Amino acid sequence: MPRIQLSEDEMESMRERLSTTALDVYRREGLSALSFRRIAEAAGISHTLPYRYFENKEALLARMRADALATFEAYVREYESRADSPLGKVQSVAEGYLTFAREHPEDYMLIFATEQPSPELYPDVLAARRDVFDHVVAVLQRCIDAGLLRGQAREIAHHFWVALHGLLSLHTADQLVHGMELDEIVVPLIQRLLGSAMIED
Amino acid sequence: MPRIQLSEDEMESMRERLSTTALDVYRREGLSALSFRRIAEAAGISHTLPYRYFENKEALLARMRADALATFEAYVREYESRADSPLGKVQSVAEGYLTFAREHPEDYMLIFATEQPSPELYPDVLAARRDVFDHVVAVLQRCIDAGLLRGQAREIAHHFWVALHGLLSLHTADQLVHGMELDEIVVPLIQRLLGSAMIED
DNA sequence: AGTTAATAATAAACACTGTAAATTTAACAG
DNA sequence: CTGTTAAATTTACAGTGTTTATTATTAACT
Repeated sequence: MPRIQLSEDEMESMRERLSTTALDVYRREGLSALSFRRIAEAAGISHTLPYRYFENKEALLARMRADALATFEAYVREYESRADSPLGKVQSVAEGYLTFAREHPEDYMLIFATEQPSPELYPDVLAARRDVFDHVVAVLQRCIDAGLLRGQAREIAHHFWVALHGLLSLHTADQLVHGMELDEIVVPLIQRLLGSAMIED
Repeated sequence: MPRIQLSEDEMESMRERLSTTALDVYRREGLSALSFRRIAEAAGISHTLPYRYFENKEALLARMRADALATFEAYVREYESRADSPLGKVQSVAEGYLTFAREHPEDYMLIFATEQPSPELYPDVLAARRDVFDHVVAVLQRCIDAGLLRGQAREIAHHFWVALHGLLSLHTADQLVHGMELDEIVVPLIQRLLGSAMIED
């Protein structure tokens, strides 16, 4: 006789809806406006209903990060497929990373902002990041196998990773020294990193 | 007949006291505990008294950042003076940066965390950061003048800056992929960056 | 149909936060 | 001692995350 329980699909679609409206609020009104109550208001529901779909605010943020990561992964995959040569793929993946940060700064911030909410509590986010990283390692390994690069793929990947992360996080937060533009730095930076591992012929 | 007004020194010493107890609370209880009221409690004063010394919470945070930057500058200066050769100074400054982040992770986070509170509102913090940066440029320029490095000092400095920032911010936030240790990455990274600009003899 | 029970959704309430205003306390000059 | 002025505290308010009532809705059973 009971009222029927929400299906997992219905639960999921509401979570999806809350996550996207939350990203919308973030984009439109900034991080300080990203409160549970404001999100609920923007979604047209009472301010406590989100608790039926997320355990707490952190869980919603984790979901937003997961969604952002899916976009990120799509960019990396798409840009990698645009190049044919192993070395071209490396450059293209870096470009994809760059473009993602440019076109989705809020998503980028959600994924990479160095904040507090203990990352070890959200293993899926870390795992997804590791997947992308491992993918980059594989691309580099192919370059090494083809005799185009020297060194260890994983080490090179780490250096690319931290350098691009440093550049893009500073740029996205508008904290580059002397108001440098992204393009003035990123091209020679990739050149330097790649060049230092390149085998001249 | 009036009660005497607080001198600028007394104002300043109270600001100093609030800033250091705030850092203390941050260190001991984490960023989430860093509320105006908690700081006031830890300092043994009423929860609204801080408003007499700081316009608002952001102003206190700005002061904390300024204090942290002073420590940072001291590290850079100290480590630079430890080496004699131009190239040694470059390596030593990088080491100072690293050590500062290691020994004062909270200070490091205050300075470099990519957060929202509009950085353009705190020009002194940005200016201090630029000062350190310009200093690094000068050290690199001396290497170039001595025929030890090639390229543009400012470009090399930017690459060092973003790479070390990326590495240290990820490490400090415990977000390095595959749980890598700092030392496994930083030495070859500096080697790569320096090597790519080095003039072989 | 109407009743009933399970469950979705809302409303009320609590402990926090930052901040502004009223109020009290303390220190000096007359 | 007293009056004035500034320091400090108390009170108050709007906003937050979250928990606990409460209401509203839906579907099966009679």
